[in-house]
Amino acid sequence: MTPPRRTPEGTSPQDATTASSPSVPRKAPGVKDVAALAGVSVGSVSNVINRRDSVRPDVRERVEAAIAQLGYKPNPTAQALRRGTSPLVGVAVFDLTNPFFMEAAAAMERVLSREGYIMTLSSTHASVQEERELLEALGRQAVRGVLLTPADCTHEAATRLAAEGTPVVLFDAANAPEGIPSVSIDDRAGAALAIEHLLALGHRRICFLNGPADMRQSAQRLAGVEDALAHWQQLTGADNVRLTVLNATAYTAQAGHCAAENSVSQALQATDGTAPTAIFCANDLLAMGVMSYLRVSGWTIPTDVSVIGFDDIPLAAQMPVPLTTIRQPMDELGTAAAELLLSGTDTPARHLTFNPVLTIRESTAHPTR
Amino acid sequence: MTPPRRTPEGTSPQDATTASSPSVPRKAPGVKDVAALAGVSVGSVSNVINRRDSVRPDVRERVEAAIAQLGYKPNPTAQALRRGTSPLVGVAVFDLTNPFFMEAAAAMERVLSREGYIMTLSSTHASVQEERELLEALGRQAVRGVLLTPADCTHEAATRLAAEGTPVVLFDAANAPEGIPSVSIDDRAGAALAIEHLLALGHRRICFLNGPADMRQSAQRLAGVEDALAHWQQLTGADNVRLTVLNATAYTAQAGHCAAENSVSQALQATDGTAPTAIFCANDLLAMGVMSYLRVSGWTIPTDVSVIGFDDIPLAAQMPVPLTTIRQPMDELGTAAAELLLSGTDTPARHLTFNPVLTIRESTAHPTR
DNA sequence: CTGAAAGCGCTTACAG
DNA sequence: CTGAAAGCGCTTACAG
Repeated sequence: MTPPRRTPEGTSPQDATTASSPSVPRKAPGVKDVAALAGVSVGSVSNVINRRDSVRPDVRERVEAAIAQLGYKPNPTAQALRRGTSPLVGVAVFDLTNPFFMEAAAAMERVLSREGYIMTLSSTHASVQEERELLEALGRQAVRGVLLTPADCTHEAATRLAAEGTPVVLFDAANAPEGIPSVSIDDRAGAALAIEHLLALGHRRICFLNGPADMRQSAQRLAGVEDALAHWQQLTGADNVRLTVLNATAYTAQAGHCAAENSVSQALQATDGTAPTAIFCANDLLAMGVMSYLRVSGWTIPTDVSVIGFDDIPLAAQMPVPLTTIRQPMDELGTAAAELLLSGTDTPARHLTFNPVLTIRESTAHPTR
Repeated sequence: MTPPRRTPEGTSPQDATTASSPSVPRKAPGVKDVAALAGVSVGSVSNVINRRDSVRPDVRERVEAAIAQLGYKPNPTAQALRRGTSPLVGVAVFDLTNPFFMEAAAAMERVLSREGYIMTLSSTHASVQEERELLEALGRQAVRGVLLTPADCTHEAATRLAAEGTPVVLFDAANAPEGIPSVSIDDRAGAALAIEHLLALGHRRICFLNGPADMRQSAQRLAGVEDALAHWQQLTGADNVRLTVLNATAYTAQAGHCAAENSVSQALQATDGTAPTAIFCANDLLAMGVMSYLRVSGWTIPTDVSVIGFDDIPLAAQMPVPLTTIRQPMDELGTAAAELLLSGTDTPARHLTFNPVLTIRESTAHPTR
């Protein structure tokens, strides 16, 4: 053997000086260094790291001492290459800026980092194109798993990724394919809850400000709204509820503000007796934007008009008019998703559904008109 | 050569059947497959990928055709191991749940993904311990770089990481060490701006609800408050301004609400003529919590008391009482930080400082008491 | 310009 | 139980 430890090409100027010139970043110790120090082979070092029990106690002790002395940490990249899987878990949400996702992401990170994984958080901007690209990139990274809020209803890319062996769990996706585990709340039931609350308060002219029509969440919440209405009519035998459905362009406060300005306010000002007395917004952010516009336009909440949201983001309770809303347990959702992912693929795919709960605060009241 | 392509251990049941049983996940093609198809060596394949110009045009074409036909994508893990750097960029913030950080993170992701990097977003919970652990983990991942909101004022772990060769840029850190590039706004000037605004409106009894006293942001904003006061006294020659400084336990709406309940409201109710007529909150979230409590307690904003925040998160404009605040250009901050990171370490470390700007909305007015 | 070979740092059957 | 060796998929001097 010649001086073999360096790559032939990697001889930087500093390397020419004494092995450990103090200002030069010391090369991190590797298995070989540990093996040398402990007087064993690299295989044994690896064994104490990966299969502790299959190694004689005294060897283990020597190796562990060497590891401690050198401050040795395995190189995760090399482990990933060899094992075919890395300590990364990819999390892909629609929008990094939406508190709903971030609450869930924070919960996910809690369980992932507790188990030694690193969370890779990215946004798909609810685009199926970006989702596909991201999923492919994550697949190539050999991530330990992927937690995805799917934009693509066909679940094509996700299914492929799963078929290639990467555990995937769908988050906030109701119609998950059989083979892929999922965690979500019952959006439909949640929306029904909101309408029932409004109905119970006495509202008969209701505006539903939904999100973009092509999103699954929107479709389901609309279905829930219609469920509640149908049920009500069946119960009362009367066809006395008027529903106005509007769509915002995104699930953001800004979009809510715009929608309020452009369409909600017109509905509210109808003089033919159809003006809504309550607005159900498909998420809290939308509700905030709406309330903001309403206030500027001189409406008082809930006196002039009731507003109810969806999600119960932390800010909902902190609004000047604390928002009545449908609570999604974001924390539990995130935790469950992460745990499901790590719990392994051995069991058949499970689909967890959480129940939304009506949280009454001050933005809803009996109608005065 | 014997049948050499498989790892000796990796012979799963399916592999025993015909090479490409349809239900089995096809092994992704590698350089060797491309080389074989193109009739060249793997070295040449690698060359067309990494040093396009050093390869004869006709060879390049054949290789590119093979790559396209096979849908070949380089394995980033192997590249990372060999090159010593991965396509990952680590971003570490205090709190995934704070819109300020997430706005910036969204901007960072925009530039990073445009350049082909993957963002790894994690939270340090503003703990120096967690920060150190995270930085070490990222270092071991051989990430392309790290964008950090530092909790540790000594910048010890960050400095070490940088010394080991990982590019680091500090984000929202004013007192960055010489050697590490940083991006931040002038917190001190921003806080002064807020106080000047209040003073100009005629307020003479001001409450400053700061964040946790041990955070750098808090210290600087307090300094800015004092600057403005000193300057005012110098200008007017009068010592007629009364400042009350309070600390919230965190930079959250919740903490703001608690602070309002526990201390701010007491100050407000002082009957000895010291009751503040305006409150400067060290961030918008705090301001939201405060406003929420104030409203419940019967105060009207801005008539009874003015409130001004800091950050200008998107929701600030969407509050029922749109919040006057000091705007940080989160987008630009994030973009600049990411670009600084990728622009390379060749230039001397740069420290970019952005100017905060006073954004007047409706939560501040002349005092009425 | 191209091919063959070494090596990144690890893990894992396999033979002793 | 341990050591030596092969190999994960790529990149890069180096010799032709």
